[in-house]
Formats: sequence, structure tokens, C-alpha cells
Amino acid sequence: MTDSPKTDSYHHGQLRRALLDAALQLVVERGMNGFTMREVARQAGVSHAAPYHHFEDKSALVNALATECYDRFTVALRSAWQATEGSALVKFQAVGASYVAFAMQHSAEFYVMTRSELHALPHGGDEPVYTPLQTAATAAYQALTDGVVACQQAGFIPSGDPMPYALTSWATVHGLSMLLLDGTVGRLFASPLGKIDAQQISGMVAELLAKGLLARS
Amino acid sequence: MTDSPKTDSYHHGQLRRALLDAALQLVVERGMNGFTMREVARQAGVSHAAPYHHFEDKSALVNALATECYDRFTVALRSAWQATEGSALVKFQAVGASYVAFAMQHSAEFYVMTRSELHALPHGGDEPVYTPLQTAATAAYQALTDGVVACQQAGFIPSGDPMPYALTSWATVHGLSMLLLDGTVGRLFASPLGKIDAQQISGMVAELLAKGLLARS
DNA sequence: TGTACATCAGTGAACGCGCGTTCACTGATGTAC
DNA sequence: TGTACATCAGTGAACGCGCGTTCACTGATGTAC
Repeated sequence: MTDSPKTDSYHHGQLRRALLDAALQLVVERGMNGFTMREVARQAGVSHAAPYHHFEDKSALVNALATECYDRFTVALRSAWQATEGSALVKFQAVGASYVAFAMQHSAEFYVMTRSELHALPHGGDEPVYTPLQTAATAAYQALTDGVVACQQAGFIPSGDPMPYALTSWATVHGLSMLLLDGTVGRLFASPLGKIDAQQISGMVAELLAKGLLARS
Repeated sequence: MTDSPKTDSYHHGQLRRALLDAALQLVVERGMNGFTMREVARQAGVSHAAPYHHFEDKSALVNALATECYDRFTVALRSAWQATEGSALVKFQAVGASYVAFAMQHSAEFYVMTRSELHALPHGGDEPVYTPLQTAATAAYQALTDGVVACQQAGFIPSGDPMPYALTSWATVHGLSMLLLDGTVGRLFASPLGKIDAQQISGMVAELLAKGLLARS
């Protein structure tokens, strides 16, 4: 009938992937927590029991999805570093910009990462347990820290423990992403001329963060 | 029997208040979205239909709660400003610290404010509609902007449009609050000595934000 | 001070709903010989 | 190449559940006279 190469067979073949994609799409459409196991199956064109052959339960699906989102996020940050020509500082600023850009352009992924209340899950054993999700989240943060270290080696940032610099940068880009995403910034700062320009705003913030808020004496 | 002055009558008398308190308590215990209308009524010791005499529906309750949380938050920020002796800069830093402190000490309120997906609700009319919730959120932000303006007048921050400074500060304290709350910072930075010290960290971040990340030439 | 009556703020049964998950099943696929 | 059989990945009915909301009701309270 059509040129579609789909198997159209009893077995789906790619159901796991299709379920993750459908779940993400549902987050786009209905937000975190507007998505259910049955709806995911429905979107994937499969009976509502089928997902249980691929995910033990709902939280396993959400967990797998969040892990995947973090991985994509890490790739985006690392790519920004590598794709940018110039000094360590310029590359680092590109990473920060891509943090915010990712949040805006892949808001569903960002919601899944930040609003899924999954991080507290490893129910308080004595030893901290590192789930794949936490490992993936840590990797994303590491991309920022690596940028700070490179800037220190190049003399842009004072040497010493990179942690304060990394954390401050991280908090700033993270907070800006959240504020832009939930529309607060848009409501407060949208110019009469039109929409908010996230890229322009994040550049402005990055500059201030680098130079500091204070007037130079 | 006891010294309790409670009326113990058919009419509750303070049910609206009790429902809001119960809802907040439920957010503490089960997180946003772990709370239901019926459970709120249960916690308030009242039949599950009773809340409908005080709130039109569930979203009205959540909305009222969020608005109240923003109001408390604004009070906390303004109080920090007024309670602090010293220059505008010192007072402004106290406001930033109290932002983070509020998030840590009143995490339920902070969750309600930031994770309730209420901000997008005013279903896109042409004119921006300001709900009480949005007005309350704007007031909280205004406390930060006022601090920036005072710092500008005192010469600590370059004069001109306060918006970039306010937004950068806001993003930073907001992001730091989120990272501390969801445990990410704790997982990455907890010293072997023990728990993370949010106050120390926020002081460190505030200082870097003021002076800038870059090494001075 | 007393009484009639309107209004307020609860109760508890009932509704329809969609959810997560289980289960026995069956069609499709892969593999050993 | 063919056949028997194990395994995989679907189906659809069924479960129990708690939810949001409505409804007719009733007890308590406030008010006019």
C-alpha cells in the first residue's frame, strides 16, 4: 500500500525504544505526571500490558527515560565544548550557553531530568548507592567542572579547588533555565516588542557571571 | 478532659486554614503530586466532600496554597533586608542567603512554588492575565530587584537597567536552591566529614557571584 | 428573651473513571538436530 | 531443508484501588422581629 517499511507483524521489534519515545512525547504534551503507563502503550500502538515485557514497572520506565535524557544532555554539553573554536574561556561559555539552549529546545528532556523526583529514590541505605541515573547526572555535571579546570589551566579562572566555580556556574545556568522554562522570566521581562530572546539573555547573564556584579573600584 | 480549647462542634470553624496546612504537610511527606483532595480532607479530620465548601476544585486549592507560599517567601526576603544592618550590599547579600535558606528550611513551600506547573495555566489569552498567584510570584522577584536598585544607588553595582543584575542574581540563588534541594549538590560535594553546609555554600557562591569568576588581570 | 426561618458548613453514599498490575493465552521467532 | 520445541513478545480480560466530584441530607449558627 505505502512505502512504509514497517513490519506490521505481531512483534513490534522496537517496542522498548518506541515506549521511551512515546513517554517523552507525552511529557511534552501533558507535562510530567500527566503521563501514564497505559497512555504510553496507547501512543506506541500496543496493548497496555505489553510494556511490562520491557520495563518492570512504571518507575523503571521513568528511570530509564531520565537516564537517557541525562546522557543526551551530557553529549550536548560536550559537543558544545568541542565544536567551539577559541580559548578555554570561550569554550566554557559555549557550554553554559548550550546548557540553557538544551533546556529551551529540549524542554521535555529537561523536565524529566529535573522534575521527576527520582534522585531521592535510593531509599537511604548507609552507603550511597549510585544508580545509573545518578551516574548519568554526575557525568553532566562533570562536563562543567572539566570546563572550569581547563579555564584554570589557561589562567582565566584562579587556580585551586574548581568546585566553587563549577557550582556557581552550574547554579546560574540551571536557575536561568528553570526561570525561562516556567515562563517567569518571560512574564517579567518580555519586551513590548515581542518574545523573550533566551539566547540573548543567557549571553548577558554569562557575561555578568564572569565579570561579577560589582562595580570595579 | 484536656485543656484543649477546641470547639469539638459540628462546624470546624477554621477548615479553610486547616486544609491549606494539611496540604502543605502532605507535600512535605509525599512530595508534590503525592497529595490528593481526599487525603487533605482526611488529614484535616473531615469528610472528603467538606473541602468543596472552601475550594471550588483541587486546582483552586493548589493555587491558593501556592499564592500563600509566595507571600510567605516575599515576607522572608523583605525581612532579611530589613533585619540586616550594614550597607546595601550587605543587605542584598542577606536577601540572597535568605532565598536559599528559605528553600532549605521550607522546602515544601518551595516545592509548591516551583514545581506545581501552575504558571502556565492562564490558558493563553491575548492579554497577559495576572492571577493572584502570578502577582505573588512577581512580588517575590521584586524584592530582589529592589535590592539591586539600592546597591546601584549606593554605588556597589553599576548604574543602568537593574534587570540584568537582578536576573543573574535570581538565577543563581534559584539554581543553587534547586540543586541543594534535590540532593544533587549533596551527592557530589558532601565532604567525608559529614553533611553539606548549605549556608557555607551559599555564602561562597554569593561571593563569587559578586566578584566574578574570572581572575583579575 | 423567644421563636421562625434562612443560611452556612458539615456528612456519607454514590457516580464514573482511569490507573497499575497480573494472568492465562497465543502468535512469531530462533535453534538443535 | 524440515521438524520439534523452547522462548520471546505480544493480547485482552480482569483485579482492586483511590481518585475527583456531585448530591440530597442534616446539624449548627445567625438574624429579624
